[in-house]
Amino acid sequence: MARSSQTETAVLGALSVEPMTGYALRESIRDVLGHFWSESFGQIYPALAELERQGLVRRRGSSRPGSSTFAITASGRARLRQLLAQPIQPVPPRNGLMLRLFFGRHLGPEACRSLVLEAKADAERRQAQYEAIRRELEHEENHTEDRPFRLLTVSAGEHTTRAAIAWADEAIAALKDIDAANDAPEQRRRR
Amino acid sequence: MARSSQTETAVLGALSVEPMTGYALRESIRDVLGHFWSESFGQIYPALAELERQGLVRRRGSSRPGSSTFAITASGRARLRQLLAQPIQPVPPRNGLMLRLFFGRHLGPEACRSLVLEAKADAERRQAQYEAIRRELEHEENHTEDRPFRLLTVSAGEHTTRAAIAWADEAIAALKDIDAANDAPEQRRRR
DNA sequence: GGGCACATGTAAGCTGTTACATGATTAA
DNA sequence: TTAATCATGTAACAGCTTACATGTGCCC
Repeated sequence: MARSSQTETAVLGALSVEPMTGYALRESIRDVLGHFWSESFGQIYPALAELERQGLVRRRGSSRPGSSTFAITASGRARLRQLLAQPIQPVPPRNGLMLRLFFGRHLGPEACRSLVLEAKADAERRQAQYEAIRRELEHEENHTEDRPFRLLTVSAGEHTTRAAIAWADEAIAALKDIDAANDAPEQRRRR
Repeated sequence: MARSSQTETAVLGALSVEPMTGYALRESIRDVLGHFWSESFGQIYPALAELERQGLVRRRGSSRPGSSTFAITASGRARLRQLLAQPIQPVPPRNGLMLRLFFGRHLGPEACRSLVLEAKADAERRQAQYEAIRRELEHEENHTEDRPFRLLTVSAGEHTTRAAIAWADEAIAALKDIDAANDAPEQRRRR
């Protein structure tokens, strides 16, 4: 039951929107869920096969490549609801940027600054993407039932990136102070 | 070189502050780095053994349990600097909350609301922890060289949790609207 | 007819977690 | 003397990534 079928959840969820091929599925997971979820493609086809075996999805059309799509079945929808209702599995944090900053003394303020600037640029890029998704969602006619829920996730992304940008600015200022504190004695000596 | 020695980074980093036993090391990683980094304990001892073999850490005292501590060596420090300078390995996102909200239509606004409330409570708990760490850091006399860098990571945590709380409030309001939109037609019919 | 995007899979291998095994020391 | 905590490991396994293998259909 708790068989970590997180891949199943993502696959069933994507198919709950519309039937598609395995190939389209992996693109959908990459492009649509990509901001907060990822599946390695080596998992998708096996998961799909297992779901088919359990009758949770059905292959439409011949099994010849290029002509078959996978559709979720009624029991698949039931299973999806069941999976979504299960407790969230916490992901152990692994924030490489924070690890480097925490031991930043060994790295030096300059290198830390670069890392923070990179992170800021990253956040700004994502911010632009969220805005684009929001615009798209707000003008789209399809999936109006899903829209408000999707907007929740976009909004979460926007809040997160805004916070990242604000933090980055603060961090850059702080790193300048560290630099100044290090330089000050030397400069005094030099003059 | 790129051998995913992220565990080594964390271990060397922790030992760069002060020598300690493997047991203390794992507690330190859990309690101090825990907010943004995690290591499974099954990795720490093998990593420690490998680092010892490479001369990057040295075992002080007898090898009898309870009396030996591990200390970082000069070449260990050099290795740490090298590891910290390596490019950050991006973690594939796996945000269970967002996955559930994205497909929230199948879950219903009520269940989504619970999830968001849980997330908010979580963020508030972490917020309190960050405040405590900040106070501790600002009053501590030790590790003054590390302090400004550690404060950067605390600040990142604070920004992130503040954003999470703000988003949660917004999301709860949005979910109320969804509920209202669903109820309205029924209520009209009933009256 | 050559290249590209579509399409479906498999297998090796690495990473990381969990559970287990063992024993010393200390506090109640 | 029993339980808890400190301390050090190992081994099995689950999960995931990567690279590979294979083939189709379409467009230039």
